[in-house]
Amino acid sequence: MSAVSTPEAKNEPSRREQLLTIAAQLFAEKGFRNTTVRDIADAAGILSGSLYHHFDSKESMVDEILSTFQEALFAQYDDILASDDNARSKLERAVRVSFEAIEEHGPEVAIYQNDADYLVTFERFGYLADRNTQSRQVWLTLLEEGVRTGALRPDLDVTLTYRFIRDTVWVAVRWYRPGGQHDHTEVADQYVRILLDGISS
Amino acid sequence: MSAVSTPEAKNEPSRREQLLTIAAQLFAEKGFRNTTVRDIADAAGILSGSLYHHFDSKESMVDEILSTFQEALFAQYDDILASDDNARSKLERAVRVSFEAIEEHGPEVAIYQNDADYLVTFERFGYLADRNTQSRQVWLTLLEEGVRTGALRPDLDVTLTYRFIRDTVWVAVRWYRPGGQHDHTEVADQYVRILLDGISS
DNA sequence: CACCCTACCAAGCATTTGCTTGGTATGGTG
DNA sequence: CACCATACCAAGCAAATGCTTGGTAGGGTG
Repeated sequence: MSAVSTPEAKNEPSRREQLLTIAAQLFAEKGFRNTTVRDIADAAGILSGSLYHHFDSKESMVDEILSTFQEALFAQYDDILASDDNARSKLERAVRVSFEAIEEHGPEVAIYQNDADYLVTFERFGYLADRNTQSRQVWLTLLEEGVRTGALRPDLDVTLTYRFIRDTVWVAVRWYRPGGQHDHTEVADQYVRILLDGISS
Repeated sequence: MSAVSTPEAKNEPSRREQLLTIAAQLFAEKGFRNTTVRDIADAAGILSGSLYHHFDSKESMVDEILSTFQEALFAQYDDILASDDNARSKLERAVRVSFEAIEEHGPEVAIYQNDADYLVTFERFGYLADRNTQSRQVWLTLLEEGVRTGALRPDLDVTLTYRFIRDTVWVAVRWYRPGGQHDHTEVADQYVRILLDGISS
């Protein structure tokens, strides 16, 4: 048994990962374009030039932040689609998974919400557009299955419904704060209830 | 009857107003901080310095854009609150007014959605925070009245419901396009229906 | 014709920004 | 002890950005 010394082996975040966490928080707070490399370096206690020892560019940083997160998120959606729950349960699970992502990966969600439109204009971020299409497909599949199996109203406009759900779920990242008045499972409960049954008495 | 020559008297937009319209579109597209005065000047076909003949600063431009819009919007909310419709109708009207604002003042809504958090950090934009509080009050009043009068479920979490409604309604500015597949009244119809009765069969 | 107002140009300045370059300190590892 | 990888500093550059200054063109108005 030889002694190990790399951070990974000790189950600690590497310096690189630490810097990405710091960058993600700043990108989420101020937006990608409005966060300077000097902001990130200051928050990390180093000089801006030193960041370039770890990363090629500011873009590489968001790239790594977003692609890592999305891979994990879409793996969860795939699980739901592959399961043999009924349509209603799948829809519920999809909503819950999303609010959970806000809880656990708030900065990543916020960056995607705020900066994806801009980033997509660069070739290297083309995968963001693909993920967007994929996400749309997930929700539409669930909604259409719901209508087909009779769980949802037959007259439902699934395209519009998809947009409403997507907006409400993901924009919650703007106000949801871990440790706040409602925890994420409670928020998901309330939204599922309203979505399925409405607010009428 | 003397001949008049000012744009206002001829019912034409003044140069100042034209420039504000151009600026609003750019601010909405790229964000306030990421729109340069040169961008605005280019779009208007003049040099960047010439903008300062019309406006004190870039900030003055958003200021005028946002304050003008909000004044008109909140006058409509006040009308609704003052009316003697029942709670359900008032809620419906509030939703409709909001989607209508997206139709008719898309850039203004987008700027508020994207840049208010940043702008509020400046004293001169303190009124944006006031408007935010005011808007919250409008929705909470309507929801509470609904619960009180029995139109809405007695167990409704009005705070959470307010957030869900606000998010869905205003974030629609990201995807709603005038002249697109659904017009704004149709979008409002569908959302009101889902909000009140849910998507379940 | 003299005057003036509106709308603009031409040139530039100070600051901020992403990134580069060449070097240094430190703690393992053979 | 020699070597090397990791993590950083110090200094600076080119481009972009908000805004300033002094001037000009042209259409009304008395």
